[in-house]
Amino acid sequence: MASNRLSPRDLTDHLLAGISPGARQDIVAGSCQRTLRAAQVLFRTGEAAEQLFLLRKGRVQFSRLARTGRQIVMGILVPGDVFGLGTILAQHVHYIGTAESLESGEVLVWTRETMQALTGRHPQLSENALRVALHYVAVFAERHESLVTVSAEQRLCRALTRLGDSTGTRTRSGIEVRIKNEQLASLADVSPFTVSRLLKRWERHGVITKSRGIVHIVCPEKLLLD
Amino acid sequence: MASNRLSPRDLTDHLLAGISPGARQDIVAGSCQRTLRAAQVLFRTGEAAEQLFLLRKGRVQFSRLARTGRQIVMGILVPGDVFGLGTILAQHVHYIGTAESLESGEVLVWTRETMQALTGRHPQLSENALRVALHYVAVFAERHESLVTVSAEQRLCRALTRLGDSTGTRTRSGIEVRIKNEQLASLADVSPFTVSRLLKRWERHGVITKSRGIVHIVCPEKLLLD
DNA sequence: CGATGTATTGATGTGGATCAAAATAAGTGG
DNA sequence: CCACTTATTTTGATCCACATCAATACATCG
Repeated sequence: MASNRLSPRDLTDHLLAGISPGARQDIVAGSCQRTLRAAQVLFRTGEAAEQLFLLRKGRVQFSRLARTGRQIVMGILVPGDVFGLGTILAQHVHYIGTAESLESGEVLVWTRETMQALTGRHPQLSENALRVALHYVAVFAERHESLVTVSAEQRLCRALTRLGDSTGTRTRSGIEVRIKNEQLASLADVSPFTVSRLLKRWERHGVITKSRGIVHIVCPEKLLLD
Repeated sequence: MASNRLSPRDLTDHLLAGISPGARQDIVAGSCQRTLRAAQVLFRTGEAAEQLFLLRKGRVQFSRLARTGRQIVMGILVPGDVFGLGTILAQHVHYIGTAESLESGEVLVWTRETMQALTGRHPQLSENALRVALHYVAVFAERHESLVTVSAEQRLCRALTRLGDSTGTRTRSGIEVRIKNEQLASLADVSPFTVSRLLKRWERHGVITKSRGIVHIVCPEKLLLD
């Protein structure tokens, strides 16, 4: 919660946590590696969950299309993140969002079939998946709380800070976040117009600098005005 | 999604699904039964998750106190529902909400310790917990989508319908839901004033009738105007 | 019957969405 | 390198759904 991480997370933090090297090898052997091009769709909302993904390189946007046609970005996934958790369940479920790569990258993919076998041999996998799922629940709960209690400005601020934490890259003059206004808007549950105006204001105050598709957080501490 | 259920759900739907009678006995034997009075707090947001609950009778409100002091109701739990899932994890986590009984009832309780042992013997438990957790994720995602795409009226409508489904009781003249405006307001993410006004309007249209703490849904089909 | 929690009702205000239009940047291909 | 297209961002004007506030009414109960 406190400070910007910015250190590449250990890829085995999530799905493979607490699993012995041997078992880990067995599990990874059951996956196949896939290379991602930019803007490639891995799966869509409502499709049967047949593949589990572990992101290794690149970024993936997890979103959902509302019946109004409006796209809701639920999160930007980064290396180490796991998605498509429904795949692990014995009964068939459906993806609750659409996953698409924002840039070129790399994923490990497991099919439902393999996962069934693997969770049989390594029950720890289920538990790890549970941890991840509960984490998502917590994230949603907080986002929801933000939405109903704080102002648009504070929400944008939090969204940007979180992004800086997870997908930001350190530069000499702060943190660079590759994100466009529209995604930011959706993540903060704010209109793109408001995003533009607020970023402009922060820029005038010297907290950030902005160019198309990129936000430089110059002064992370000034951003957090909770 | 389609019709009102109103049938008491099998208590073994969730946590104990797909588990053999023998194993089931072993698991239940590890729990202790606890009777609930009304307005009893089972745990609070932020406390260490040390107990897993399975609700057998009564209703439990799962909520969260925003820093603004405002209470956010995340859901009304009904018999069969499981909560405190973090208890199952090996590493310590914290409850993300506060659980308190709305009326007298009954729960089965497992301690962290017992759960560790039980999930070792019955890995199916982890998977079931995962299913429940993913369900919660889906519920949140939908609620969030509602919040950012549809009107207050539609949100209230959905919230009430959902409640009718889960906690409603069938009467000669429709479905009775024991809920007060303020809870309804929080569940639908709407102000209590708006709730009052909308319910009044629906009452004039003959869709519901209302008395203190109770909403009678007279005409469920008229409610759904998606 | 006070007393306390719950619900109603009307009046007022406003945060931020929406709309329309233009400006800017980034391709793309000749 | 320029003309042309397309995506992104900006800016100002307008608007409205809903919250908020204030006051009152209604239930329920000890």
